[in-house]
Amino acid sequence: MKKLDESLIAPLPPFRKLDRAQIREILDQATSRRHDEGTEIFRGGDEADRFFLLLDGVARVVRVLPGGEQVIVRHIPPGQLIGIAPALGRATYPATAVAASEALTLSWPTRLWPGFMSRYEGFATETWATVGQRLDQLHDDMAALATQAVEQRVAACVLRMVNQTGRAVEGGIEIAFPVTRANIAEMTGTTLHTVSRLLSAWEKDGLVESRRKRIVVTQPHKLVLLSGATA
Amino acid sequence: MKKLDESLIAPLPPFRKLDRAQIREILDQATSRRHDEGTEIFRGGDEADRFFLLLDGVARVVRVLPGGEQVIVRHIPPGQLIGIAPALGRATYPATAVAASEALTLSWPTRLWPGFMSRYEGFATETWATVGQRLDQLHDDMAALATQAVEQRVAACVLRMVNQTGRAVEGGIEIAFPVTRANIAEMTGTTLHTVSRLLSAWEKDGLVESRRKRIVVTQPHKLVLLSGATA
DNA sequence: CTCCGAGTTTGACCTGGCGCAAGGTCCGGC
DNA sequence: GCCGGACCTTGCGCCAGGTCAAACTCGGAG
Repeated sequence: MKKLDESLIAPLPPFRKLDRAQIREILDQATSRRHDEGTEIFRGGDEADRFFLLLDGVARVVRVLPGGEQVIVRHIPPGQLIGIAPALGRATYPATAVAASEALTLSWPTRLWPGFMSRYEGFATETWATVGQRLDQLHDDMAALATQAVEQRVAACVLRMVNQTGRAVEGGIEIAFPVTRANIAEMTGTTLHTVSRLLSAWEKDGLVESRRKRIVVTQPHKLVLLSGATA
Repeated sequence: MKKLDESLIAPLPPFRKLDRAQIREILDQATSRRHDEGTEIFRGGDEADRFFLLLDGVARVVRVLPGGEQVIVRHIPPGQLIGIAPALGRATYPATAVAASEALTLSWPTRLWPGFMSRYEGFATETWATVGQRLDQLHDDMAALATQAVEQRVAACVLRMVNQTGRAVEGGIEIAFPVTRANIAEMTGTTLHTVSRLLSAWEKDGLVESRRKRIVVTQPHKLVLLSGATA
């Protein structure tokens, strides 16, 4: 493994307050790994023996229900920790993480976690802030699932992906990783058929453009209206 | 305020590992308060200046959506901490907590939180474990909302309340706090009409008995089957 | 005891969006 | 360049469950 550059992680929230020596120390204990699109980073139910930092790419967190149905719980943008099950007192990963695009991770053995929490200033705080945000978003998602119509949920879902990972592209903003209709269906609790129909309708109205696995939002503002945000 | 009894909180998870002196210290800083059924313990959006321990009763955590719709996020059984927003790095409560039955709380000013985390062994760990469980349950709820039919969701919801707070009563197990059809609807993302129809049907089949605001489950096993748990 | 409002029940109707089915299109591999 | 699989689109029928409307019942206040 070649030497990792400190600048990779120094500016990220969990490590923001650390000095060079500490960063170096952390990096020296890390294992880096590349994940091809679609491969598992870790699998729900497995022993949670490592925790990860997503350096590049997007991770998709998936729950597989007893019935075999899949639900996409969330997407993780680069720079965040994932697989922090040990922090929450559990021995196994509660969900599976899949690389939604080619991804790069650092990871450390779980036994180092307590040390990170206590040794590194700001690490704990930032981590809990992240968990808090996730809780918050989960609540929003639940509320949306419970009360909003399918079209609003899909619109909100697309907008969220754009906000988290969108990049400017000629004619609009593109979601920076491959997304299929089926994926959106698994996020919004609907079927790929319905998602396809909605996207077609939106495309006809000039709100989005989409080729296979790619979505470009051309009229974000109009989508926001559709998503049911209160004026 | 009369002197609080140490035995009230000594056995609870967050304080389990503390000695009498520490318990005493914690109690001396606490404010105790009674909440009538239906009154707010704290309100979402307010400055999170205190955190609470629910000593007795059940708290209902509610999100009010911009549209005015309500969603009941979860119920908190006695013995748990609530309003721990400060721990997650937020300045305001993200949701409202209402006493679902007459309730008794202890509370402390937010500024004491960091001290609790660092001074008291096991407090941090137990807290994170609790947060982990809530995350986990939220994921399950989302998955259920996204994939299960209404009847299964309502069955699962009733069962969960029974498991968390049920008490034996002649002829079955009763949910230990008042629940209306509308409440169940707000938990399961449906309407009070549909919930009413379901409960009527179940009552006809002898699975439950319900009078106004009270539900007694007489055949838990059959309800479990309805809830779609995999055999 | 009576009144009143919150909670519940039930019926009739209507529709969003799911299931099914059949094709179309793009892309990567050989 | 061709083939095959993965992904996307679209039409049609149907029904779970939402909406609207109306009446009933319980239990507490006075």
